[in-house]
Order: sequence, then structure tokens, then C-alpha cells
Amino acid sequence: MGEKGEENRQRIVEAASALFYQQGFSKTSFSDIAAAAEVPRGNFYYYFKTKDELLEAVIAMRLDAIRANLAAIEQEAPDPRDRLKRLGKMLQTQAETLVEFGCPMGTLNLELCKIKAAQRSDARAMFELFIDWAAEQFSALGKGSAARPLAMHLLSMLQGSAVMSTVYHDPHLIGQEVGLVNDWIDSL
Amino acid sequence: MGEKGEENRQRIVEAASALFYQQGFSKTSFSDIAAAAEVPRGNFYYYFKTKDELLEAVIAMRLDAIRANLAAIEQEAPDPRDRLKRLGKMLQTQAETLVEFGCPMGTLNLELCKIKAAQRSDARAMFELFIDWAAEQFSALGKGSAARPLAMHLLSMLQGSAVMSTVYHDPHLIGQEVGLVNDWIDSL
DNA sequence: GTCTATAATTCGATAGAC
DNA sequence: GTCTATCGAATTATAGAC
Repeated sequence: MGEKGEENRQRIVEAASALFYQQGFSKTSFSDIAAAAEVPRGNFYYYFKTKDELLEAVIAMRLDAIRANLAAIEQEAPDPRDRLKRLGKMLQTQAETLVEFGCPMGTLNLELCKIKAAQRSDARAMFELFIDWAAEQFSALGKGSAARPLAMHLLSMLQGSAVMSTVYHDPHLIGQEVGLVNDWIDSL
Repeated sequence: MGEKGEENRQRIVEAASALFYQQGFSKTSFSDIAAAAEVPRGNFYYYFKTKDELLEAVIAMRLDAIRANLAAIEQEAPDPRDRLKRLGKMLQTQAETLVEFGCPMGTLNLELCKIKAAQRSDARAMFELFIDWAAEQFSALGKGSAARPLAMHLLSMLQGSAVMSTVYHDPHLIGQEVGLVNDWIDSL
């Protein structure tokens, strides 16, 4: 694949990722993506044979983005508790879009649960990245075999915060709920 | 509207509610509903002029069901803490379908956020029923002005539990997370 | 009030010229 | 590697006989 092709492909995946987030996977048509990516419709069957294949590429891109985010946190924050609190901070940073379209990771997973058994595990891998990483931090805090359940609970509370903020369309709610999550982290 | 008509209408709404839950609102076609309700396709434009109108009827039915559930809890459990724990019990009772399709209330709200500004407030009313009711229980526990934030946090944690159980397709997770929620209730 | 046939549109996907 | 034209299937919705 040539240089120009790789560039087009990347534009398509980024446009698709944004639209899958804002409109949902099902409601996003190839026409929508083509218009957003400024690529002729029929053209991108050259890059992706099916919509599912495009979805896989979108998830792969998001997995890379999550890995980069977690790596950045590790560099910036040495303390395990500070690192864990940065996950809530991530939610607060994207508060404006969060109240509009929900958590990109959570809403995609829930949508795929209802329609696609195939890509369900791909989407779940995004959660796995966060869970594994958080469990490492809890292990560093000496939580032993409780590390993974604690990580699950942390992600659970953050997902709940995202759901409530979206349902009530209130960015303020995120700060309130994340505050309670931070108190919980300090109490451990 | 006659007697037979009312019966047909009810069957349509119930079939639509189940399919909206299992497949999502967008992915459920009139054909799907007609087949499930065993009503000829073209027929139910007599009852509902648009899909949105049908959605409103589905939400109205679910609101009634929630009110009935909360009223039943009030009758069966006099203690506020026991009442609050019954919300988690509701999740555990529907664990089998929960891990398949997510929380009926949460997933519908999140889907409507992305596509329908109109019915968004209707769907949110389901949350309001739970929040108001839970806030009353916290008030009975003497929490004063903190009652509503506490109710929001309770629903937030329960929604998070539902999301995680669905993403990991594990009914066991619900019991684990609900246990932590119950510990939190007891700690107040 | 019930049902069939079908209009009008949109979707994902394909064929093939350039 | 790019783009147009279009297919076949599925969708919401309507018209009209019974």
C-alpha cells in the first residue's frame, strides 16, 4: 500500500471513530463517513471490504490511544494512588463530549453487545487495558490478590459516573462522582 | 378505541419493549415487532403513526413498571437500608439478561442520547423515579440535603455494576459489585 | 378495525471505467 | 489507486381493498 493510500486510510478510520462515537455504529452510514473524511463513497471499499472490518480498524486505533494515555500517566505520576486518580481526571477532561455522547469505550461496548457477537471481544480489550493497568497499581499498593477486584470496582464506578453524567447531561456530575471515587482510593 | 384494539396495542408495546431492549431501538424494525407481536405489519400504523410514538408508549409502560416495583419494595421492606439494598437485588434477579443486553434503562438512555434529543427526557424520567425514591430513603436515614447526592451515587454505582457485568458477560460480577454497594450502604 | 400490496428512501456492497 | 454508477436488500411509511 502506497503513501497516499495510507494517508487516506487513516483519515477514514479517524472520521469513522468520531462518528461511531457521536452517532453510534449502527446509525453511521458509509455516506456519513465518506462526507466527513472527504473521500468518495465507493472509494473506501478499496481500504475496507466491510463495515465490520472498518470497525476493527477503529478499535485497533483506540487501543493504541489508550496504551499511549496509560504510558503517559506512568511517566508523569510515580505514585500509584496518583496514577489511579488520573483515570477519573481523564473523564473530567472530556466532560463536554461525555455528557453529549457518553463514554466512548462504554457506549461502544454496550452497543456491540446487542448486535455483534464477533467484535464484542475486540471492544472488551479496551476495558482490559484499563483493568490490567489499574490492577498493577493496586498491586503496588500491596493489595495482593485483591488487586484485580479492586480494579474492576474502580472501572465500575467510573463507568457509572459516565452513565449518570450523560443521562443527566450535566458536566458538574462528573466532578462530584469522581470526587467520591478519589475518596475511595484514599481510604484503601 | 375498542376492546380488541386495546389488546393488540398492548401486545405491540410489549413486543417492542422487549426487542428495543435486546436489539436496541435503531436496529429493531417494524417487521421485527410485527413478527414478535403476531400482528400484520401494515396494521399497526393504525396504533402508532411513527416509530417515535411507539417509543413513547414503551417508555410510558416501563415507567409504570418501575413505579410498581418501587411500591412493592416499600410494602415488603420497612427499613430504609433494606429498601435501598433491594435495588441491587433487582439487578441480581435479572442477571441472566443483564449480561446479555445490559441494563434496560441505562442502555436505552445511552442510545437515545446519540440519536434522539426528543425522547431523551422521557427516558431520563426512569432514572428520576429511582433517584427520587432513593433520596427519600436517605432522607429517612437523616441525611438531609445530602440525600439526593447519595441517591445519585447509589444509582451511579449500580449502573457501573451493570456496565461491567455486561461488558465481561459475567453474572458473577454483579454479585461482587452489589456486595460492595451494600457495604457502602451499611457504612453510612 | 384488519390486512395486503407497494411506494419512497436509504443502506451496505459491487462492477468496472479511468 | 481513484471515482462513478448502480445493484439488491431492507427500511419506514402509505394507499386502499375488505
